[in-house]
Amino acid sequence: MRWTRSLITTLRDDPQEAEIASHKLMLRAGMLRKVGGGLYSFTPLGLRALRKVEKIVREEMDAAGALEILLPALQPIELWETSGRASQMGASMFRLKDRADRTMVLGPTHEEVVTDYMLHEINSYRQLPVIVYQIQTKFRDEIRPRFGLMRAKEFIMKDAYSFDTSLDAADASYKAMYDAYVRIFRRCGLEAHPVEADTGTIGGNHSHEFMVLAPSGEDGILHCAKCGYSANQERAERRTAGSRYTTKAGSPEEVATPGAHSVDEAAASMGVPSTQIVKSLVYLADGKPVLAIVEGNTEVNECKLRRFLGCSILVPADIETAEKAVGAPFGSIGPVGVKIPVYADIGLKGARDVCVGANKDGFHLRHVSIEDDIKAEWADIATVVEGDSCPHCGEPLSIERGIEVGHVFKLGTKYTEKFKATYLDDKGVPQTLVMGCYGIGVTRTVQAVVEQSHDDDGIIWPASVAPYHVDLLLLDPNSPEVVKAAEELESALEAQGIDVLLDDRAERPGVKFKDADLIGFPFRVVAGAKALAKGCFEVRARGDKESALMPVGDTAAWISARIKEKLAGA
RNA sequence: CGGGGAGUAGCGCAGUCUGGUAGCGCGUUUGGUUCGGGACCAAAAGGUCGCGGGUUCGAAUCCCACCUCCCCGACCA
Repeated sequence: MRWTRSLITTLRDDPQEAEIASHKLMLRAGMLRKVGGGLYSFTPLGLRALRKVEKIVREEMDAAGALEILLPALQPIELWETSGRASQMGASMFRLKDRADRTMVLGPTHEEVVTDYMLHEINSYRQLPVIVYQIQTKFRDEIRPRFGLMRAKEFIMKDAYSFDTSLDAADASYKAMYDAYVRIFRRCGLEAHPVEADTGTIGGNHSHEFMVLAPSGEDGILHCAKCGYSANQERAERRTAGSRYTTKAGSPEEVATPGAHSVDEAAASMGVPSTQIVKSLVYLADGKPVLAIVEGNTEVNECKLRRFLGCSILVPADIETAEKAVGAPFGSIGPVGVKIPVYADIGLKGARDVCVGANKDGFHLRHVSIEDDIKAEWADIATVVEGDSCPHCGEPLSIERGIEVGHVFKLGTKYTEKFKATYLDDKGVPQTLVMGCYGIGVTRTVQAVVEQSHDDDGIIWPASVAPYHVDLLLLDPNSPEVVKAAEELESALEAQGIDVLLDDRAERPGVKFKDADLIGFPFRVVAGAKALAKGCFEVRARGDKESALMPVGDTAAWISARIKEKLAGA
């Protein structure tokens, strides 16, 4: 491909809209163009990288025995009513009406459609297990699209679904997908770490996310250097010795704390550390009020609380609802004597001398014992932070930021029960299918590669996802000898399956060098009259400081060997 | 949805306070000189100043409403 025919336009300045490196670089390198908030066009250059990631995903899915299918993005709402997710996905699902006034949905994911498909397709245990996958556009009406492809309203996802006869059998499918994911991300040149994760609105009982470590990542990941425990902050657990206020100091007594509503205000007003204050928060679990209590210096983790309660929607109660549920003014709510269920974080275990809201404006209670004075159920519901103890080995946990590029779920029978998707076992008895689902954000993966692999000059593509492997830079586009030698090299490389971009622009060398670094070709070959007079090209790998002179006749073989090494070794 | 910021040429920005019909750099086109890390000279194309009202002799600029984009947040009491 010739540069002058390729529609590649690079930008010298960072577009004002972009915040993080990968987003800036993809715009500057001319891979993406913005259409609107969370909506992007792929240019020919950008699409080449996207297609390469897709190709790797396809190869590994096929190798793992999954079958490629294609499901409609436009779906009838009825399927979502069957699963019960029509309300649960709520505002994040695009809805529209067709001409007959039927409500349709632009699929944010495809559990419903694929379960409906399998319900009709699978009759016998002899057909199982089966894994299907597709690479397709998903639509989500994100609260706030962000960072280019990282969180977009329309994006490309690989989604796979497994169907098995039993939970044990489903474990094998899960492992096959998990292992395929490890290979996919490695081949994309990504360092992606599997971590234990929350299942969110997808549901199920067990899941791992594949996280690319990057400071711009939207998720916190707790990691134990000693035993290897890794988990998303949404789900991470901790080991705790319980409260440090274990000595009973008397019976609960009211203390006037005028104007003190927050934990810090209450602590200051009563002259105690914030850890001795108990924070009380009212939530609505599927509409039912509950009270969650944690130590004053920790946060309630809504994902963990939701999972503990087994409810599908958990939201903080608004002021009015909270006051009505507890019968106390907002800002003084506490767990003593309330009529709604109370869930106490395990960090409060053994607490016999703590302070809580008195359910009376301007007052707190001190000398409260959780076990003696409150009817509460113990639960692990606090957000784990850096320095907390590993739940397995007790070592301090570290925290890093991560980009979620993949997520694998054990779903069990959550969807197949709702859809009555059954098969006949070897005794002719109907059984419910056991399901798993597995997603990779393909467009997000492309950007994650850039986020993880760049320098001040531009992108550093791994050979496996580079839009072109080689930038063949014509230093003297007007010299017939130089052009001829370059064209011969291009043909020789292309015959080896190497993607070459011939920079035939009438630009000064500096411009071409800068663009080569910005776009980030793994290799750059300079074809110029001076070197050619010595029978050589100049060859340089992206990131190397110096170029090497290489005899014209050896160049194609050397480069294609290097690239094939990288592709095989990745 | 709440808070903050911003919409002026393809990209980055000035001009807005103090109204007088639009400018700079990069990029693009043409010609010339250059030619190893984003050259120089000359000429040129390109903008209903986000949209709609209003005030005014006159609005990018003042007033009112709206739209869009970016950032922070998600009722942690």
